[in-house]
Amino acid sequence: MATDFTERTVEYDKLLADFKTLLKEKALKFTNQREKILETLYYSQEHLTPEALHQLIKEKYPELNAGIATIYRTLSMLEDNNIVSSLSFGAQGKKYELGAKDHHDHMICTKCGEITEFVDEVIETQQHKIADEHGFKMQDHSMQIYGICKTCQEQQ
Amino acid sequence: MATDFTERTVEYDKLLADFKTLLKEKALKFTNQREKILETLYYSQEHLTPEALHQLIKEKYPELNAGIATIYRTLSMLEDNNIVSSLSFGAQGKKYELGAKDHHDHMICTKCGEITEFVDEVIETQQHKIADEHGFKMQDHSMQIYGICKTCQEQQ
DNA sequence: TTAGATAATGAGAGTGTTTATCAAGCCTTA
DNA sequence: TAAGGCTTGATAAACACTCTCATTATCTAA
Ligand SMILES: [Mn+2]
Ligand SMILES: [Mn+2]
Ligand SMILES: [Zn+2]
Ligand SMILES: [Zn+2]
Repeated sequence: MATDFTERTVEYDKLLADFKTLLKEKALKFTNQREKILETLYYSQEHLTPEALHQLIKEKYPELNAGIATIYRTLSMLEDNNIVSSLSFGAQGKKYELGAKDHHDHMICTKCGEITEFVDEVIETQQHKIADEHGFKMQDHSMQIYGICKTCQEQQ
Repeated sequence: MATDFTERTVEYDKLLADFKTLLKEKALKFTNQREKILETLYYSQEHLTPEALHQLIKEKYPELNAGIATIYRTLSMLEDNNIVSSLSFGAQGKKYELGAKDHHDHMICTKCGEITEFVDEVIETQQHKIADEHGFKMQDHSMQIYGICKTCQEQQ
């Protein structure tokens, strides 16, 4: 039976292979910077701001000397190709995450900032219904629930 | 029977009176700038960026010479006191609207930027249910549906 | 393997938005 | 009316990106 680490590696290898294929299809180049950005997004498994992602990469690969502009450029490119998705929370700035996983919405703790992901079929269905009723051609949606997480409630 | 204008005026007078009471309670001062900001938010009945609100006020009350910093400060204060609420769309900044009206969510046309408001009981109920299931104490939520509005579909 | 074409990069300037600072002015209350 | 302290506008500064451009890296075809 495979360990978590092995599974992750296999999954990442597939992600990377697909990424290379995509780049080739679009006549884009496979660079060290692009590889490390994808890898860091994958292994951090978090919702990262471009700035946070830049920090992580500078720490792990200082010799890469990656510039912040490249982080922004690559995140935009990845988003255009549906490899990552971005969230804009109440405060300023966007956070990015690998979109390889299925669509989901977010619950955000206003005390500790913890983000919980969830999917709810009732809501997904209802959203389409609402759009239809308004003659609106739905492309996407975004839903956030704000509140206090279990841990923070217990601490108070 | 009262006209729309009369009704609006009465409603606005109540809003203003409540605002004055709030300021007094918090030992804050009732200034010309604060009055005009509230008034403009009320009568414009739109989702305004701080910049757009500033423009409207400069046009209608040039002698007030209101500074953009005051617009930002006042909007924050109004939001802290639940008099206005803000929406943050993916791309450009935040937009503010009077929160005096009942809670609602938004449908945004990605072509023309038109914002349609809606309320859906199924979704409202389901959100509470989801929060409960995660032991999460829900305080607020925000939901946006992105797509193409009826008008923009017909034009294409 | 090499070399040429060209995509990608980092540095840093530039942009638009929001916040902080501070001296001067305005509100409130006594 | 006078004092005090909250507010204000101007402006600098912080922030979150985006653009420009010279240099570098990658790809590919010979
Ligand atoms: Mn997520
Ligand atoms: Mn609204
Ligand atoms: Zn929490
Ligand atoms: Zn439209």
